[in-house]
Amino acid sequence: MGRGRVTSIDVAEAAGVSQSTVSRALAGSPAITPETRMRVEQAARDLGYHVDARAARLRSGRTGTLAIVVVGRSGYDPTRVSAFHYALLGSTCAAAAERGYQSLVSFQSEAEHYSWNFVASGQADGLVVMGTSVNRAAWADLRQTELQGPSVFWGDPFDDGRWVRADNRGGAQLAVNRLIAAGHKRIAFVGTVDAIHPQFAERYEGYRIALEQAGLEPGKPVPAEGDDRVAAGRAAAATVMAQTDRPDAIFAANDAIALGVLEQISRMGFAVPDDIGVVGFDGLAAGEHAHPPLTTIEPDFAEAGRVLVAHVCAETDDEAREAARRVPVRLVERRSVRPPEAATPPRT
Amino acid sequence: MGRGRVTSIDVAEAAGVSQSTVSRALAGSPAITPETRMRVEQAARDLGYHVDARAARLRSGRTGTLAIVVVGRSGYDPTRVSAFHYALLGSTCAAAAERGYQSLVSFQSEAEHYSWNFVASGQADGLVVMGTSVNRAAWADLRQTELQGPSVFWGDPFDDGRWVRADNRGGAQLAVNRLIAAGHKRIAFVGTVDAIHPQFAERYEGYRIALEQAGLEPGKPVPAEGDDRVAAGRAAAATVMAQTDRPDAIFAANDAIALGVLEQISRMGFAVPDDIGVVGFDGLAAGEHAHPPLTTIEPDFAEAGRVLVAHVCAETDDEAREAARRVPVRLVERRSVRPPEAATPPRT
DNA sequence: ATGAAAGCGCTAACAC
DNA sequence: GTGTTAGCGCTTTCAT
Repeated sequence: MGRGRVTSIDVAEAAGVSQSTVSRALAGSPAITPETRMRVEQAARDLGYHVDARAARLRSGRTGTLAIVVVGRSGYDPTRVSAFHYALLGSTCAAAAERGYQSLVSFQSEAEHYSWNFVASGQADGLVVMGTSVNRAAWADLRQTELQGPSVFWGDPFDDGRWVRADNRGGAQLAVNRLIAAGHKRIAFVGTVDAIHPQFAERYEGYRIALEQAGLEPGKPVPAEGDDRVAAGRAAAATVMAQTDRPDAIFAANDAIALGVLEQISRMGFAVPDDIGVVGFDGLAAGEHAHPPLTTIEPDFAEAGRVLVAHVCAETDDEAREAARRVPVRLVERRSVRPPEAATPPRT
Repeated sequence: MGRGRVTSIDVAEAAGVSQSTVSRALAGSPAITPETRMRVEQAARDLGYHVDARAARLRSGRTGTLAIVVVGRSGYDPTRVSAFHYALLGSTCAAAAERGYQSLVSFQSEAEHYSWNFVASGQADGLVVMGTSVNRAAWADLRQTELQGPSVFWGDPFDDGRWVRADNRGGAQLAVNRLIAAGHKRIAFVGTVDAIHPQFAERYEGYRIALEQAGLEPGKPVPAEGDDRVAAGRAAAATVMAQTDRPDAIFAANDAIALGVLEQISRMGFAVPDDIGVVGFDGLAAGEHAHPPLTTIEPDFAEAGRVLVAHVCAETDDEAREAARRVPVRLVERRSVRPPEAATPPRT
């Protein structure tokens, strides 16, 4: 009591059993009688005993922890990541907790501070990395590191790794089909499509397919460059809306761009959704308060977390290889697209 | 190489020193010659050695980890917390990293899953709890738990604990003074003020003081009840704007409420900021995309993280008692308040 | 179903 | 400045 740490030996004494029985009882071993277990649990409670994770981990070799690293833009405060990544972080922590894992979280954006060796250094049993594809240096550094444990990546710009991604193509089709249903014919894609943004490339692909299936002409992607995605969206919208054959709808590669598009459009005196329909991608909550509220494609965040965690918890390599890599998305109807033509208007 | 774990003994052999020298060299002990250290580091690199955190922690008793728990509303998905708390979580992780600590993050909202014993169970050296004051059960449970280590709370509704909070009173004064400068005279406070929301009570207090100092009449707080703060803001605005002696400005207790207020006002056909000025509190990024962009009081998040971490890293109880508990705030000018009267208009 | 004993890999106290 | 030694508190064989 008054002394230092309470150990399992103290509990054993109090419960009148051996120390190893205490360990087994508290770890939930089926080999222990319910009666014994209760005595042990009672003694532990009385003494205020908690299994020492440090010792348990050393002995067992496991940590019961997943390392989650959020990759930010190089040159920026590592925690200035998008709301999307915070949401994904949250659901990954939740998914980890569901499986009984703790989450060791770190934000990294600078080369000097990269540290992926959580498994090798015995801090975690697996590694989840999520973040912006734009920080290529980070992803390149990551993949040349010997990780020594299961890992999975969201945002990895490289296609040959162990990535998990939203169903970008399907989501884009959903978005574009919704615009087509509203009667739009000249639909522009706003967002830079290049090797740095595989997600955007996938979304553009879905855009193209949906338009071609409808017998409409896909446009070239309108680049939206720059670190500030909202500003990039504004600039791109200014370009697009100044064209002589101006589109009647815009599918933005993500919500940040869409928010900028929305701003610029209304600044130029056009009305959304009447003059022009807009759909984004990512399901950002901020879109709810935009003017008008932004219709968007939202990935199933809870599922995204579960899929990520499933990958690092896979017992075998085969199991990991088989696991899902695509996270389903859904269309979130808000008010930046008018109701479908010749159909029951959707409820808000 | 081909064998199991590489241990410090292997490194010692390779470097031609004793195992404890390896430990000291890699831990940065000043007692080691630069030359020896280099040899050891080289050997460690060659062998792909990493100090095993499990063993290091068991032996030293320290974990180099801070537990950060985010408290959500009971009955909701624990990760559906406000953007405010995600931002605070991020800056706390960053502040921890600044001091060389890892962050063990968990989201908790339900009684069955409460777990605060990170220090007692040897998973962390200190505990930071942040979250909504509304989940009183969680805070009550927390404070009746014997923590065994340093802890600090953001969002704790109880005044006698080890809390850290924004400068709510000062921030409210900033907000109200800004409205007064714009020429507003009848300024309403929207937000429920009761024992469950000490932050709101503090903000109301600042509101009252600022008005009284200006010789204006503070109003009673207009309650904004309900779990959905935005909806509550809408409802409250509907009430307020229907009054015969309707206010010409609204200071909302937080940004979520302010967002609802903004929506409802424009829905009712009033113009912000011309008919009515609005200021929120929290510095939510979503406010940037509101219509019009929401002027708000933003706490210094980076500082908030640092203050929280400083509390749990305090060496002595005295040091902790002396540490700052109030985090400074600033006025973020956006466009929901018109420029000050008879003064140079602020730049956006 | 339980007990005895070994030992995980490191840090720190002590010696020189 | 470096080596020697003990042992952190548990989990896990192995034995009964």
